[in-house]
Amino acid sequence: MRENSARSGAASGHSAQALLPGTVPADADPRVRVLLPLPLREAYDYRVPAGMTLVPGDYVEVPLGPRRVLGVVWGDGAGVVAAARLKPVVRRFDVPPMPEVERKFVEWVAAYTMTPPGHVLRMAISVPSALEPAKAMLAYLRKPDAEPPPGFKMTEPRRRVLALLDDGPPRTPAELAEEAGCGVTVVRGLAEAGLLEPLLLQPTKLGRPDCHRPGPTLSADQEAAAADLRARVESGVYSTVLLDGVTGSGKTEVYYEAIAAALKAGKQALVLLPEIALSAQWLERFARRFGAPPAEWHSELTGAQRRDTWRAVANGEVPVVVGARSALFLPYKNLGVIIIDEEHDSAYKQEEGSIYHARDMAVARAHLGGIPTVLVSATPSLETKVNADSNRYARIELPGRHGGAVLPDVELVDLRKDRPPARHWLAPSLKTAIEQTLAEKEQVMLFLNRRGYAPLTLCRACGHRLQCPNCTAWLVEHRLARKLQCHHCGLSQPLSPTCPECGEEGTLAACGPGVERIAEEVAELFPDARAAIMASDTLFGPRAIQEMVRRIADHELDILIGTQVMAKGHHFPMLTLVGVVDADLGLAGGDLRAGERTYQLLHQVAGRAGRGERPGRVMLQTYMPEHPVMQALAAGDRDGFYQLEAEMRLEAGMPPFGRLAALIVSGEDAAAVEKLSIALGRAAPRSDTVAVLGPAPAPLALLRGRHRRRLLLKAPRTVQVQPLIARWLEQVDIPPNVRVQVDVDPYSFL
DNA sequence: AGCACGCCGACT
DNA sequence: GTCGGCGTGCTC
Repeated sequence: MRENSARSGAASGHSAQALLPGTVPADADPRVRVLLPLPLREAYDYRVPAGMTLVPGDYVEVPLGPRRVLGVVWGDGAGVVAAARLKPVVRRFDVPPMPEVERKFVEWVAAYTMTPPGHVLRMAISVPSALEPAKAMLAYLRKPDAEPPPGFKMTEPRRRVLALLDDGPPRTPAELAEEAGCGVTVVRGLAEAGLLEPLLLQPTKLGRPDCHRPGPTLSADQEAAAADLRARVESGVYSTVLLDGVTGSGKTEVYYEAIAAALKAGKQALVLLPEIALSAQWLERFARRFGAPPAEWHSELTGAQRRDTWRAVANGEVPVVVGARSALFLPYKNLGVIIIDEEHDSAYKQEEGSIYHARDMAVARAHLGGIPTVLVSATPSLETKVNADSNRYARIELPGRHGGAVLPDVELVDLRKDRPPARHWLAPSLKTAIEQTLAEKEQVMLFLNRRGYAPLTLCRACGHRLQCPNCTAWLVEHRLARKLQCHHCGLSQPLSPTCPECGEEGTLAACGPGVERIAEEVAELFPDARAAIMASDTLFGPRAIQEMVRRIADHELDILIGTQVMAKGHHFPMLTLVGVVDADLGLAGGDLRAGERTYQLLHQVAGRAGRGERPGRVMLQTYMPEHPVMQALAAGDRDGFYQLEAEMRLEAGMPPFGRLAALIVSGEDAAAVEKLSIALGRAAPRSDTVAVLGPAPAPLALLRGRHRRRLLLKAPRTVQVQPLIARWLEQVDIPPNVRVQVDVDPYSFL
């Protein structure tokens, strides 16, 4: 290896590695350890063919059984496999090697989350095509006002392809075919008919944010905060800072200064957002500040965008990446700061595959890279709050609302006294408030975190409840789409007027409200108001969201009815009333973080009201107005709520004062799952300080056709749970039809 | 994760 | 008799 031979030159022909037992002289048997993006226990050794030079981090292609796979050179060969069995490295890719920090990060994440390193590596080489040399590609654009030639049949697939091109960037034939769900021949046919404009697509033109553009004028508090962050970025040492301030206090402008400082130092900046696909406003704002948009990284990018972005990040050509949690695994050449906006958001928890929390991994990544990280929130997670209180993290507080806007006034609507009429969900006092707001020509937002028309449908004749066959969940009626849907596995079936159980017709009754039902009630109560629903399943893609945001901002709508997608960072100056239809919703089920999450969500929703010059008003409909979450929201007593929550967790030994880890046992064979769960329960580590609860059926005991049971390990904060769990799992025999997932620091208890 | 190898049911 | 189902186990 290049690194090695440089060292061995000084050490009389032998590298230090070669003298260790179990290894062989590098020159006699040049072998490297290659980590493959597969769930294997360890990296495999390969022979380095004559004439090839490899350094750790190099991306290579190697044979594996009958196929060829990508891998990353992880270090010197371990030498346990006989030389005769070694296969040679096929080729080395001509891209910058994976930086050492990133390799260490992959190992750290693997060890922490207890997933095989190769599995984590897969997230880091998510775009294999990025390793091949860049080439210009043929792409198509819609040729303006081109008429189909005579005899050209405008078939449905052809129409779909044209519609795609009317609404979007030029794309390659393969991308168009994929998106339109047809073959590439359809695209070629359109091109031959002269309906498409061919062009050679250069690698995606990525903007170059300019850190020397003057920023906005900051308040004294903002300037002090920005100066602190700038100093951290310039110092180039690890630190974690909580940037704490209410909605509208100007946190974003402050962390932009940290980004500017990183760029000035010639380093890259990473901003994590909980739902990047929904963040059009954020991107616009960034472009206004820096003159160009950042590079985006999320699941909705096209193949070409991913490839070009990955490559540009690796080459250090991209100064700023804004992305979802997977952006942590990009091959930054020289990362200078990580910012995690809305750090408390549960979207940062990856619940499938390698189960990890992006905020915690970001802090680890910053630590390994010796860089600062900034956690941004108006309602920090209790973890972060406690870390800041105990000075493990630094804290910067931004007081007040920037620009003088007043915090909204939060009122509780006691549904036990202020009852909505039968089959209605808006209390009389909320109805009156909506009337007043509309009379003032201002806007109303009604929040209900429940998609569809009704969460449960039952038969009045036989009492049958419509349930998903694959999950422990009710089927949700979506009246607009005329479908019954399972929100867990995606099952969707047409709405039928007859009960599937007793066959009676017209007996199915909707129970409880979803946003569609609230929209119906709004249409009945305020027939003249212009209303719209905003939910993840009514808005397809970032463009639809952008359009909806524009309609609200331009006051084309009076009443907005929406789910969580509406709670995120948009501000509308004319929106002065927020009604929360069911403030208690998140408290049901009673998991560890139910109170905290409800507080954070409702606080964020409340922040949508009155961000302009007008004061806002927030009404929370609740059956438990005495609940601490409701009391804290009504009194605006954030610190009081945190303190109470912290005391409860401390007393129970729960996070952040204790540690949790969950084992999720799942499989299609219920009996096998049950048997292994019991075996795990028997083998569980127990001591004075470590307890294991369960096995218990998971709240979603059946999910996508798999039966699930959970065990929960609870330990003091000082205990490292991973070795404990490793020894635990070694004691049982896991049959191939049952899967055991480890969730270290579980967030959701489903 | 793939992919081959292997061992039992319904078809040309 | 063979095609093919997917259980089991290995890949440097």
